[in-house]
Amino acid sequence: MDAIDLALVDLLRGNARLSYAELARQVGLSAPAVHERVGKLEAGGVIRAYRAEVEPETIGLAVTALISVVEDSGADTDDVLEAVRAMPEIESCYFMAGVESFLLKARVSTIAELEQLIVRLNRTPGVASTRTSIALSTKWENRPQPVGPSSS
Amino acid sequence: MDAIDLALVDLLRGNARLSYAELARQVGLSAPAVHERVGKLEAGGVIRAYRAEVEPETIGLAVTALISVVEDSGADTDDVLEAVRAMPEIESCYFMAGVESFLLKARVSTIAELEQLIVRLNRTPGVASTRTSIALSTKWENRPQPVGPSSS
DNA sequence: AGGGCGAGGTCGATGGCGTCCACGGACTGT
DNA sequence: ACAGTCCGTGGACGCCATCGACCTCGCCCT
Repeated sequence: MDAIDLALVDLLRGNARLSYAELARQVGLSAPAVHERVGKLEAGGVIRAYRAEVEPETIGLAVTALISVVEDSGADTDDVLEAVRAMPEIESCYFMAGVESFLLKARVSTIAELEQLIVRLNRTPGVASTRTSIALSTKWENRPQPVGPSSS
Repeated sequence: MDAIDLALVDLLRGNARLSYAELARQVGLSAPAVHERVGKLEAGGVIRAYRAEVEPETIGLAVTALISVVEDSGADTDDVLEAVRAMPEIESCYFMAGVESFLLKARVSTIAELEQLIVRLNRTPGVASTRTSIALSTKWENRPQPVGPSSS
């Protein structure tokens, strides 16, 4: 994990579809060298996936909500996690410090679907209560912060 | 935006580095046809970007925090947004319903940096108060939910 | 009803890219 | 000093991206 690896990661966080040849030009190596480095970054768990970032409204996911979950005392956290993981609407799940064990980010089509989701969550064994906040708009999301030695 | 476009979006949300040839095979069109469709999806703002998803710890971003921001009464929301946008540590920014106008997701290297970030936020004109919760772990993030007509 | 038109597809060609392989130089430990 | 290892380069070859020409279908206008 040297400076070149960091540069590659930065480039790919900015545009995951850059060709190996282009990456090679940017970091000053040959294409096969870059290919091998990126392969190792993937295998080593540094690069987890490549994803297209989509405007959610355009695919019918107009409602974004953030839901805090308080667990029952004595609930099995893993079981709750498992149940939450089975709900595809939950795009992100953070295990938090504080009374509210989880914070979930959910995306659904309509408020009615959000209501159903909340009901399902509250029915989940181990869940004591939930608190939902609706996002009126997403200003930005997953903006990659540069990580290299300033720029290069 | 028909069923094939949705399928392409789904495929690219799952793996942004699929070749046009592979996409073409999956949706049953020719490569040039897919190329044109994806180009239109990008131009039309459906596909916003392609990003490599990186394990944050491996690039030195070990601390994840969620910060709620309450605005001053009479603050200019756009100015506050502008100031927040200038802080690269803020990866996501949602404009929320409720007293806390914004919810920010921040990633920093150390707790000390988080402290500095919070101080900077509280000093920002228009910001009345902030409330920070630290994520102990990220269970998952930005999991794409399938959007097609069930599966296909 | 018939003809023109536009959107969106296939096919074929070509240049660049991905990817495999053999080779070479620097650094390490003995 | 020497051998082994790591990491790179360069060349080769097949696949892919991408352009242009053409085709087909549905729609609209007359």
